[in-house]
Amino acid sequence: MKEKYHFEEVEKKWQACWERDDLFSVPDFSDRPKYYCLEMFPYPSGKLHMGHVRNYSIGDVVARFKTMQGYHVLHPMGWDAFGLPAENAAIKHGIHPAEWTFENINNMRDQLKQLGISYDWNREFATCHPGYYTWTQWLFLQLFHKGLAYKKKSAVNWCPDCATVLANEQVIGGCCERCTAQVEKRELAQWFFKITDYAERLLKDMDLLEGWPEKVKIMQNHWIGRSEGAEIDFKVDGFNDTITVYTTRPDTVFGVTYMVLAPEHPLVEKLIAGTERESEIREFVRKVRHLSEIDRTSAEAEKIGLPTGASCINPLTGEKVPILVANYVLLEYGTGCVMGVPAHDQRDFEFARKYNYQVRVVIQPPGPDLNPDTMDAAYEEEGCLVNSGQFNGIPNTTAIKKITSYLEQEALGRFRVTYRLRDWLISRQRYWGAPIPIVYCDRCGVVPVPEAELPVLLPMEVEFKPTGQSPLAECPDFVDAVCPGCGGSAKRETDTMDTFMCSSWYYFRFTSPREKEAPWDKDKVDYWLPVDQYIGGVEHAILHLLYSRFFTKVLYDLNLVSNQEPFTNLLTQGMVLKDGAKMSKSKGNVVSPEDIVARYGADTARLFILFAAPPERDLEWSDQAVEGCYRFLNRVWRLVAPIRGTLNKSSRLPASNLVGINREMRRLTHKTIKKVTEDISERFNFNTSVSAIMELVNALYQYKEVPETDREPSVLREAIDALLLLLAPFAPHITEELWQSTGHEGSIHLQPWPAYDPEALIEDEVTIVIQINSRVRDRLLVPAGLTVEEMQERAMKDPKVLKLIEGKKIVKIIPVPGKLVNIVVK
RNA sequence: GCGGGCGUGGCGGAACGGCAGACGCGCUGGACUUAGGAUCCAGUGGGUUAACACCCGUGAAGGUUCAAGUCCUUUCGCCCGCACCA
Repeated sequence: MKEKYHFEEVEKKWQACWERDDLFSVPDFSDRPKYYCLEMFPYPSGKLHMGHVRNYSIGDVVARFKTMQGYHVLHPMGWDAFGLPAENAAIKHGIHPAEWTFENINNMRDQLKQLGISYDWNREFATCHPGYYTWTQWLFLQLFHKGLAYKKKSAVNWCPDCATVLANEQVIGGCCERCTAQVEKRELAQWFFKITDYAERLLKDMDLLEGWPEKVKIMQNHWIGRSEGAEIDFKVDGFNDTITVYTTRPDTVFGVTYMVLAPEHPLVEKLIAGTERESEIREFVRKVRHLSEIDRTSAEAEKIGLPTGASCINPLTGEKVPILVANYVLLEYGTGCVMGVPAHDQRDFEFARKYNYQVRVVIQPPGPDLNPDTMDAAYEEEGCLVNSGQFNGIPNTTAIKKITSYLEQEALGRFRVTYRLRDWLISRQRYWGAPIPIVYCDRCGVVPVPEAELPVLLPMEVEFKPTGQSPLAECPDFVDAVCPGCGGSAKRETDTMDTFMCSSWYYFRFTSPREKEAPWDKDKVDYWLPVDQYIGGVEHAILHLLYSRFFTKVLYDLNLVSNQEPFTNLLTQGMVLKDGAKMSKSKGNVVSPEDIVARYGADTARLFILFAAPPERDLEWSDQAVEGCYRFLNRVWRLVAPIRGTLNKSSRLPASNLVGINREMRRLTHKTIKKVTEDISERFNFNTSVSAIMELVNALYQYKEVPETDREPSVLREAIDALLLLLAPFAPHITEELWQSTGHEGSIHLQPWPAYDPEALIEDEVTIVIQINSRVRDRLLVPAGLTVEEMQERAMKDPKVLKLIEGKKIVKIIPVPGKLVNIVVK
């Protein structure tokens, strides 16, 4: 071993050694308690970025810590390997998506190994491998057979740049989640998963997710968007039709002065056919439908409404109300129409003032009466009903239920719960994804591919052109199929599945990655799941995490898994920033993990990232602080290396035999063990763990200066051992090297986590603070364990205190055991 | 507009309601050196002071408390998510 810290040698040596010994491979079962630690697997874009390094460093500390604590830890890694970038690379550079993907995987695997992350690489898989996507397709079939996968023609989100459709969850502020192009609406027949069937359970079971950040739960809650209200039927005057409107305010139904349909509402065409407004409205509808989602739904967009000329009958008043068509009404939400109550809804109020519709007050606040002619805003607060027939005088909160019950009784309406969540669109008009295992037969219709015929393999010889159709459609060998039903000729579905489908079940597959007969071995899944700790970026708060929860519930219902939620604890790590902004090529503020590892080594890179901020918070990159971590590791090396041969074999020595500096040193060792253990296990505060370890090192430098005759060798030995063990999850290479060079057998990463001795923590003397009127006036070194009376007594004898309180009246004395005495005087 | 988070030295960040600023970076001084951008030691929130000391300090303003960065109310700024949801 060298006297100088050469991280390149040390890291290479141990990485090779761990790999040779298969140190991190995990048996399927064990008697020890299990712990499944998982970081979100990456898309193989080519290189790791700092966000990855942060994610995987955090996960590695958790995995190594839990292993040392005696858990049987599953810590796997794989590749979310289907996706658009591979296909775009094919179009741009003429390289096959498969080749591009596997090259990237090889690169990134090397990088992960260079970081020394303790993955069980035997469990690695890529979702684009037939061995995996066979089961993605199999799972699609299970959903299909359960009636949870269906094909429907509807207006869907279309990204012109990616030339494919997107799920609602992938549209961010009207733009494509991947390429930020403005999303358009297109009328297409697409496959959906009925996630809405699970809306209530997805919502309710969030109560089970105690280990999730509140923020993520709130976001999912909002995304699901449950609302309670009523459906009310309005007969259309002169037609045989009924408009069913959804409202959360049935208490205001007597105040309806108009009714608005979405432009796409099926009734619109019928109502205007043959009327003088026909062409005008048709033109309006056409225009609105061609607007992008962002123009259509932005709150700033002007609200435009046109009367259809038709009217409907308010079921409670018998009154005729005009029916309009307006751009702000969405077909997808509720029933695709809105009742206009200008007096009690701000949006309706503004709309009515603009178009001169009547404002009718039906809820009166306490105090002066509202005057519909002079009101300048809607009254949306509570009050009592007026102008509402038999319901007059009832508080509106009670009226909501009463009126709905009445409507239900008269068969004019009913209670109804509505969700904002829509079904999950999974079709993608792209090549590089798992083919949807469906064929279309002229005789038999939509036919699922039999399980025995899986996988439906992706053909390798394909033309890549961004046409808006799946490249598979241009591939006759793929398209032409035999119908499994009648044996006649049929056509294959050429769309592939959303890659979020691949990532919705991968955490099950890690338990039995090579299983050939099923997606997983149920015993193994039941043993390992749920994931005890899941770690990843908050950007997946809705997409991936909601889909995964949905999948887990479906699989639970199919009796394929035994857990209802996939992830018990979730840690959402913050972003890595440079100069206050997210690292990005366009800003030119990217720091490459490769460069950092080459310059300082993996241990330094990991240590910095864990030390610079707590994991949930954003982390500001600092080259100088990285340097500081590098210096610290050098400091550890220089502390341990020179004395490695002189360390006493035994670290056993009872605390009671120790006095003075030796006793102090041992106390700090055990205090540090306690602090680091608690900071990691109770709150994942790795930054304060590291700082505690730094303090221990600083103290050891002092201790080393003590003349050898005054030092107790076993205290030094124990402190050095503890230091290395505590630091091992953070900086696995240097600690392994120093561990073995200080005479230990076996890997440090298989050692038990150190325990602190409560006896060693006991202090003989403590400093107590003396306050007068809450201001610190003196500090006293007193024997530990004084009673409050004794503390008080000492405080009152303190000459400084006596001087300061002289001539004043003591109002009160507040002693805090072992800490302070506050004397309140006047 | 709604929801969430964050405001603490020059910087990243610590502080069960009980000594604000641990630890690290940076800076200053010293030691060792031919040299130091290596290493070691010491200092480092602001102000008054020759010094002992004292005063002021956690975005701002109030409040609760013997005691508030921490709890409550109001307010300002920044970041993130959702946004015509009927």
